[in-house]
This record gives sequence, structure tokens and C-alpha cells, in this order.
Amino acid sequence: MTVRTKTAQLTTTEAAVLGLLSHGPRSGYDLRKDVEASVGYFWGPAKSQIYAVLPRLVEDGYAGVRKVAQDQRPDKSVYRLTRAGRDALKRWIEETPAPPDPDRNPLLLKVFFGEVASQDVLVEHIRQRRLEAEALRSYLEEIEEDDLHARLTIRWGLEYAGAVIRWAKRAERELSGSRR
Amino acid sequence: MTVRTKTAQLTTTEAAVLGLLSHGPRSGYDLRKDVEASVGYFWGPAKSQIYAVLPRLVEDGYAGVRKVAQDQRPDKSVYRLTRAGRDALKRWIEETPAPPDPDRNPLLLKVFFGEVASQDVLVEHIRQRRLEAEALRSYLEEIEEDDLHARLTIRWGLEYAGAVIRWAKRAERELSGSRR
DNA sequence: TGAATCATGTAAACAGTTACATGATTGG
DNA sequence: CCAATCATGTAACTGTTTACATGATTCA
Repeated sequence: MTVRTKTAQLTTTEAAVLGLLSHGPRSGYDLRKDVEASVGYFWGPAKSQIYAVLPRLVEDGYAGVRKVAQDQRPDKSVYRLTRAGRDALKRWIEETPAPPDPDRNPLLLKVFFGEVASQDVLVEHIRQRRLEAEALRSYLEEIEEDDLHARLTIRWGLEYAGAVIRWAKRAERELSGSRR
Repeated sequence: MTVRTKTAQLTTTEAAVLGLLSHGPRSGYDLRKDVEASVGYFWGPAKSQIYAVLPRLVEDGYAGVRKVAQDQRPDKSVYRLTRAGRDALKRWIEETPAPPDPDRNPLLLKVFFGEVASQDVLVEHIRQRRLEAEALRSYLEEIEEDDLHARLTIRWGLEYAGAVIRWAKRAERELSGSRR
């Protein structure tokens, strides 16, 4: 049998799920909603990942499950964080090195090798990225958050969006001015 | 036998390698050096990936190989971009949608769930990220680049580094002021 | 009637990483 | 003599995604 030691490192998705559970017990379905509403813009696992991760967390003693029968709704499994789970999350935050960033940026790759392509199409890609950033900015600007940690992530989102917008505007201008 | 259609989408690493080959014929070893000196800070595949990708590109007709015997040095395989390869790269740049960004940021996850951990350790993580960004900025500031596309990626790096530094400074200050 | 929501998963594939392996040559 | 550079790979693994599957209920 496979005995997994408690000190084995969490995957990022496992840590994210434990983190969400630290806000209270939830089902897999609830977690998916939560992700969208909170960490969604910097962490978005596939739903199948969430369902894959949950039983593993239970096996490792990081979470407990309780089956909840519902009438009028399908039954659900509600997971809650255990003390060991909270410790594991703490360890992950404190000890797991965060990989250096900026990492893997396909758009930049397109720009860097952009001379072989149509400049108009390239500009359109950049414009699209800018529109996304503008939408993110408006979305984040409207959030009133009183938790310090959540506020910091929002502020990062705003800082990031601002950087994208400034960069994109200039890039759009300069690439439009170049012959194609 | 497995017949791969020419129109199958490139992986990002394949596109990156084709892009590098568009600057002239190179061996796998050369490509690794190139990555470090150019796209390295936003695209860094493992070396084994490069060697895995190259024969695949040849199979698909996107690159040609030539074995070069060297005395005083191990032999090497020099790859060059074919016309089909250039077309594939162009198609990738123009047609493959670039995944929205910011995507997958483990440090932000740490910050968001940071209240369960030691604030000092958290601040240290952020400080570390800031130091990386400051190093990146100094590195990029020194580059004199006359190619427009390359210059745009450098400018993004500077914009990004600036955003990280501003954000981190404030986060460090605010988290240090909070009780742990 | 039919789309959206609630609710949970399986199977297969995939891109990419880590660790390992080999061996010659050059320069301090 | 030893570390670094040149040069190329294989094997095993892993985290994650995509596509598929099921079925009840609510609301327009």
C-alpha cells in the first residue's frame, strides 16, 4: 500500500483548496463558486481538479468529509479543514518557495517573434490583452474589501492591470506606426 | 503509423523554438544559450524539453537537421527553419489565442491565505519577490536593443518589475504594521 | 419545453519538469 | 588536477486540462 508521509509537500491546487476551506466548510461545488469570486483571477483550477484533490486531502488527514443529504437538491459532500490541514497550509505558505515570476508569457513570445507575422494581427492580440486588463481593473476597483490580505491581492491586480494597460497602449502605437 | 497533420497546433515550446530558429540555424545547445540571453525571463523550458521538441519539428517538416562533425568538440546537430516552419510559427502567432494573464500566481495565493501563517515569513517572501524584480529591472535597464519587437518585451519587463516593486514595498509596510 | 443551476466525478491525454547518464575538451 | 564548457539525450513522473458522463431541479 502507498503510505504517504504527512510532510510531503502540497501541490499548489491542494494549498489553494485548503486555503478556501480555511474560510469555512464547503462542498466541491461551493469551492468552484468561491474560486471565481475570490482567487479566480490568479488561480483557476479545472473543476475536475478540485474533485480530484478533495479525497486526497481527506486521506492525508487535512480535511474531513460529511455527506449531507438534501431533498430538492442532489446530496453533497461537505469538507472542512482539520487542524493538520491548517498546519499543512501554514507550512506551505511559509516553506514552499514561490517560483519566480514573470514566468511563461505566451503573449510576450508572440511579440518577441512578431516580425514574422502580420503586425495588424499582433496589435489586435495586444489590444485584446489591454481590454482584458481594463475589465479586470474596473472589476477590482469596485470591490470594497476590509480584510488586509485580500486587499493586498486586489491591489496587486490593480497594479498589474495598470502596467498592462500602459505597456499595451504604447506597444499598439509603436507597432501601428511600423510598416507591415 | 501515426500521421500528424500539418495543421495540428504547436505547443508553446515548439513555437518558441521555431521562433529562435527564425534568427538563424542553431543546435539544441545553442538554443539553450539563446533562451537565457533573450526570452529567458518570460519563457524558460527545461533543456530536455528542447531536445525533445527538435526531432518532432523535423518530423513535421518545420525544421531541417544537418549533422556537423567537429574535431576538438562533440559533433552537433544543427537545425534550421523550413518555409513550412516559418508558416507554422506565423500561424501560431496569429491564430493561437494567448491565455489570459495574470494566471497562476502562487505568491498571491500565499498572500491571500496569509493570515494563517507568520506575517514575518510572509513579508520575507514578498521582499524576496521585490529583490528579484529589482534585479530584473537593473538587468533590463542596461540592454540597448534596436529591434522593435525585442524592445517591446524589454519594456514590458520594466513595466512589470515596476509594478512588483511598488506593490511589494507597500505590502511589506502594511504587513509589518499588522500584529502577528 | 428547454436552458440554467446544482452536484460529482472518470478517462485519457498532455506539456513539461527532475533526475540521471555519458564523455570529450579547455582553462585555471 | 579539477571545474567548467560543449553536446545530447532518456526515464520516470507529475500536475493539470479536456472531454465525457449522469441526473435531478428550478425558472423563464
